[in-house]
Amino acid sequence: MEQKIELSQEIRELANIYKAMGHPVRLYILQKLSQMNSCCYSGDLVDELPVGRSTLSQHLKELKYAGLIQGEIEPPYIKYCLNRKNWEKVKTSFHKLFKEDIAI
Amino acid sequence: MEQKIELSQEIRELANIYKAMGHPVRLYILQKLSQMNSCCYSGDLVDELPVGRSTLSQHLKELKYAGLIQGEIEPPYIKYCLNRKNWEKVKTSFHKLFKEDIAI
DNA sequence: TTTATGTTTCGCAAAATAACGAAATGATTT
DNA sequence: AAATCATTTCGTTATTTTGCGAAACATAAA
Repeated sequence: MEQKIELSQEIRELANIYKAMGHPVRLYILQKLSQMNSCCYSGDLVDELPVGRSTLSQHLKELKYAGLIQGEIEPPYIKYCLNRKNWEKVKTSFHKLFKEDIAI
Repeated sequence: MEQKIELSQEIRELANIYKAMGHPVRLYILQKLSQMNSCCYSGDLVDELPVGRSTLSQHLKELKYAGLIQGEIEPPYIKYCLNRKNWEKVKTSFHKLFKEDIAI
C-alpha cells in the first residue's frame, strides 16, 4: 500500500521561505520592513538587535537568498528593503494554505 | 549608540511557528489538514510521505509542540487535526505582519 | 595614498535538526 | 496471557544552523 509521493517543488520552496522566517532576528527584520513599508540599514539593525555585525550579515544574506529582501548599495551604506515581488508570492501561498479556511 | 532590544516573547513565539512550518513534510501535513478542513491518521501520512514512521512521528510531535496540530487517540489510531485555536492565532499574526501592506 | 567607515567573508565551535532502525508502549483481540 | 497493530521513544549518525571575532573588501575622506 506504498503510494509514496515526492514532495512538490512548490511546497519545498514555500517551506524554505517559512524556514527563513523562522528565526526571531530575521522575523523582526521582515516585520520592520513590512510595517514601515520602507527600508533600513544594516547599521541601524545591528544597534537594536542582540547579535553581532557578522551574525546580522548572515541573517540578511539568508533573507536575501530566500528572496524576501533585497539590498541596494547606497554608499557608504547598504539599504535593505522587502523584495516586493516575492513578498506578494509569499502572501499568495499563505493565503492558499488557508484556502478552505475562514477568510483572513 | 547601543540601544539593543530584547526580542519580544511574541516575536519569538511566532518565529517558532514559522520554523515549525519550515519543513516540506510538516508543511505538507498542515496544508492537507487545512485544505481538507479535516483530520488524518499517521498511518495514512506515512504511506504517502517519503519518510519513515519514526521520522514522521517526530514531525508530528514538533507540530504538536508548536501548537499547530493536536492528536486525539481513537484506538487503534491517532487522529490528527489542526489546532484551530492556535491556527487562528497564526493567521492573525501573519496578517499583522502584512499590516501596512496591500490587503490579502 | 593612507585612514576611516560600513559591511561581508572566513574559520571555527557549539548547538540544533533530520533521519533511521530497533526497542518500547498502549490498546485490543485471540 | 500471548499475539497483534499503530504509534512513539531511544540511541545514533550526519548535516545544518547559529554565533562569534578576525580578517578582508569596498568606498569615501583626509
